[in-house]
Amino acid sequence: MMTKSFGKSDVSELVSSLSWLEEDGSSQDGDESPEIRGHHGMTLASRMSSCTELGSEDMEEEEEEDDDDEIGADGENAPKRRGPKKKKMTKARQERFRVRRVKANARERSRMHGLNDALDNLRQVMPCYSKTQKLSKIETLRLARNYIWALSEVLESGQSPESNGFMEMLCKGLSQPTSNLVAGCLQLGSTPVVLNKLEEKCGPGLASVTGQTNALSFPSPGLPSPPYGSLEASHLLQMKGFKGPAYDNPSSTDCSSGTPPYDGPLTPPLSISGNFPLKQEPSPHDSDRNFSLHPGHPAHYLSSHHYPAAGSLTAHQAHPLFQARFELPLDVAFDSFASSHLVPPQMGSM
DNA sequence: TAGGCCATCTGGTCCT
DNA sequence: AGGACCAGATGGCCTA
Repeated sequence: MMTKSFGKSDVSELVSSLSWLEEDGSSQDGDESPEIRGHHGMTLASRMSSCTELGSEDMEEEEEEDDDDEIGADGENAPKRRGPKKKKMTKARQERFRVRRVKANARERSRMHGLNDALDNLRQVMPCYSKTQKLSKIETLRLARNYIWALSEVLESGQSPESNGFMEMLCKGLSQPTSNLVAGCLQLGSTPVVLNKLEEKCGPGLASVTGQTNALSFPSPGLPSPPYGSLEASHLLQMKGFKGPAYDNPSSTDCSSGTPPYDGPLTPPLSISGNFPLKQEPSPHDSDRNFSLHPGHPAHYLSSHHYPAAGSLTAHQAHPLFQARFELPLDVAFDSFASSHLVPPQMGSM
């Protein structure tokens, strides 16, 4: 069997393609001109826009102008207008515009629904998923980005998905409620024992080997959370007396707004070139679960199988997500990745 | 009540 | 001409 290493540069491309997520919260609004942004206030731009947004009235006006023009053109002393002659806005043409606009609206609506469906699919493969309390769009994207990054780290360095570092990566740049949510989810199903101490002694891999996890007492996901976005994972960990292993970022920005600034550059350790279109495949556990670490999600799988390091997975061991949900991408088949990039497990490593 | 999030409408641009 | 995509504007809903 051929083995290839799972190159860092590949995934860093992938994740860096999401680098806009690092930009500060204002980026979600997509502009930097506050004078035209005011929340619900009417601004110059919007007034101008609202002057022109009444399509049909506008068109009627235009039609009248055209009519005038025509009259003028017919007249003797009227100045001739240069340039291409405007098509006359006849009633029929006007109606065609209206119909086209209505159709365009419908298309746009369904396009956005498709986008939202895709986001929902994405939410379903995130470490925490709830039908009742959905992550916002921006948080979903950020978490997804972190998730890819964190899983890459698991594969590359054998970091335990139950380690503090894993969760820190997941929570990086997320709002506080989302961070709490993720932390809460990762906590579910774990055995809150003194593993923390064990891990301190024996290294981060131990938790996985023994099947135990760190006891992290974060607020339950459903509970009210403190002011939005002021903590990140490292802060949470510090609150509980944890040391952020490798991902502490002392200079992390205070996320005091709704969508916190994405602090610090992420330089993911791995890279996967290619796309991984997801099949819609709702987990059977979705319906009866509130928040949880999916039994089917990669982190859970990785943690229950303890991948010691990159290159020690077999295809048949690969997470179902990798095997079943990833279809053949544009240039890299993940199947072939799974079968050709991974080597048989080392006995005794699981 | 302010602000966050969202859905929808709309006009512009690019492409077929 | 028409469709896809995008970004701005707007208003509704919800929560702190």
